[in-house]
Amino acid sequence: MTASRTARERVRAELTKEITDIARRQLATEGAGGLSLRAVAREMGMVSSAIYRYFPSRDDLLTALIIDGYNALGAAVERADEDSPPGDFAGRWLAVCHAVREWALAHPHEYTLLYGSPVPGYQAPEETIAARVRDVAVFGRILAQAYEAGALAPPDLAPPAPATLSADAANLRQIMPGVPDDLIFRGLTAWTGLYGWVSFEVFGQFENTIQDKRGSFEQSVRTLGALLGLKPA
Amino acid sequence: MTASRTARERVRAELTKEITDIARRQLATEGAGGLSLRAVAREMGMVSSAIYRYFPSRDDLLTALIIDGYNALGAAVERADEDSPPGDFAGRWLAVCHAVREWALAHPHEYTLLYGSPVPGYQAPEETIAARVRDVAVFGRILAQAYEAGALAPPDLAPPAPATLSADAANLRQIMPGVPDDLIFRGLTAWTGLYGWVSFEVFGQFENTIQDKRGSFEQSVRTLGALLGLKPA
DNA sequence: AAAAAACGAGAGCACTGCTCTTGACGATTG
DNA sequence: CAATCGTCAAGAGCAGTGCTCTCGTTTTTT
Repeated sequence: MTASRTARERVRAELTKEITDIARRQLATEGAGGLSLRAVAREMGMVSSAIYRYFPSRDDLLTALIIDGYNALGAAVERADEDSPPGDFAGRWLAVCHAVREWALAHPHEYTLLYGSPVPGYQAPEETIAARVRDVAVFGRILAQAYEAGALAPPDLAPPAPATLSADAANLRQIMPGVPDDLIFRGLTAWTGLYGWVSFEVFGQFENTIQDKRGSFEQSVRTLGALLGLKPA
Repeated sequence: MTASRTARERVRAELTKEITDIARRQLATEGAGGLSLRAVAREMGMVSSAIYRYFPSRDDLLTALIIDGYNALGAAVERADEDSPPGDFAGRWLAVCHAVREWALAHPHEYTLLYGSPVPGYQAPEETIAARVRDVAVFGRILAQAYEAGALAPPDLAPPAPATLSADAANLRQIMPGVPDDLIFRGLTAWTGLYGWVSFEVFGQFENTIQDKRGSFEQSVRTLGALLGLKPA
């Protein structure tokens, strides 16, 4: 109904998209700190103050980019999961891990915006929180479905999760319904391990240390999968 | 010999230290991006251009802070390791993990400088690389000593490290001498898992998700320790 | 057709990193 | 001892930033 109301609204939507597109390109070359409203305006042939009609502040532009980023990453992860055989839980975990890594390497600055150090002075608003759960929801779904299918054979490891953590486990169970406490925390460990690796690689921490980054990543992520009891098909 | 040469050199060393101290304080309140040479100068009662006599550019000041940070973190980790019974390898691993987390939480912006997303436009010079190995050397030492002492009982997990990774393993063995390939990559996984967790917590990724952060961290890090075969004493 | 809202342009404020010049001080050498 | 030479703080200035305010113009709404 509001698809094409007034001409003004249409051109406004177009300009808004053009701004975010240019901003995303600038983000890719300069990084988050180098994102300049004036440069965006210059590239659009506008005067800098005009941008503020569309984004009240630089932070609002950042927020738009962050939400887009979460959605892009989430979509990539969802696609990887859907392209895998639903019953091959280990394969789904692996595919999804590679999807995260490859998206991050293809869009390093956007990944940095999502999972890197917070931009100084920027406070993530509520709106970003909704979009952020999209990728982690996929992980939770895989784990929950694998557990429900009885496809998990988690190895015996020394310390099971203590009862003091049951409140947090209950909270995390929203994402992995039906999964017992100990496995929930193994899932959390695997999840942080995955993003810890990807962040290290994107941030250049592995430079001059690891040659076969993809191979090492797969080895690490397979190990984390084994921790969850995911048996390779 | 150069301990107290001319008066000029002494006052120069003092002023240099004062600059880095103020910069570190500013870093703590504003973050890396908000580090302003002019603000430092203002706080010292100097004019901004005078700072450039001591640090040719903002990046050089950053480099000094980074090196100090690596050393501070490295020292904290070393202390935690030395305060543990040498034969209690699981305890040493746990102590060292907590040391990393606590130092990071006490100095979030410094930690961000070391392990966060790279500062845009800043290229870490060679000098920082030497200092960075200090903390990871401690992890390697614990693992190598535990292996040599025969104190490791790593659980059987599905995929051992493939031969294609042996070159990287050989490289990493410099830090963990004598450790077999598969265990080296488990160590790498545990290491990235540890820093992945700490980064998530420092960067606020666990907000509204986990209450008992310390407890969850310990659970995660114990699990990673079990992955290495570290048996609790 | 008149009132209201949205818009682009421009000037301006306070701030940044950094450069260049100027004048003063202190250490080193003739 | 005195002259010189290097080091230093200060200040002005450049190009850039985010952001605000005002001023006509254009478009939408009433």
